[in-house]
Amino acid sequence: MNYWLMKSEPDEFSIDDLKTRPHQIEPWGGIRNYQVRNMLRDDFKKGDLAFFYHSSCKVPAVVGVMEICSDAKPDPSQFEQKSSYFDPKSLPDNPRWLLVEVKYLRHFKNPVTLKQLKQNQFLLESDFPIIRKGFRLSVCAVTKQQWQCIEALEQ
DNA sequence: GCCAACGTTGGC
DNA sequence: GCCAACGTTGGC
Repeated sequence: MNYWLMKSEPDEFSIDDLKTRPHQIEPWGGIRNYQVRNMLRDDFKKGDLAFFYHSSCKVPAVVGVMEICSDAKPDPSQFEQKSSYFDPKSLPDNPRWLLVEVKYLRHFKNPVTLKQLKQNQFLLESDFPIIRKGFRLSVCAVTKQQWQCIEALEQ
């Protein structure tokens, strides 16, 4: 069982949007980075847990928890010419980009802000990815200890 | 809106 | 395979 953090811009898709989807499930599409694609393909497992992180907004923060509820599968938007995620070099019999479905579990009682994360000694010492200078991937792995640390900050 | 830090592209 | 130019991300 693995733990993850997944970023989304709340103006595009927020945790409230996820909560109000039918069955509270949504395909997490639009990933166009090979490192992240490989994580989805090789390391994501049904039943994993992920933090929902709001990025590029007034208060960047971990805002809740979701569950990975599908295996990695082709992201249909790569084949849709009208989509901004269209990739003309990706062929249907050899899809380049993947997605997983995520299911809403809960909101944090209090969002854990990026500022809080940066001030936490354990997260600094354990090299938590999103507080590392220059880290730009929209998905990162979270260790069990880091997961528990962040859940404790929620209180 | 700025800009640092990448990642990607394509000519050579 | 190198690298300049360009695009993107995301905090500030």
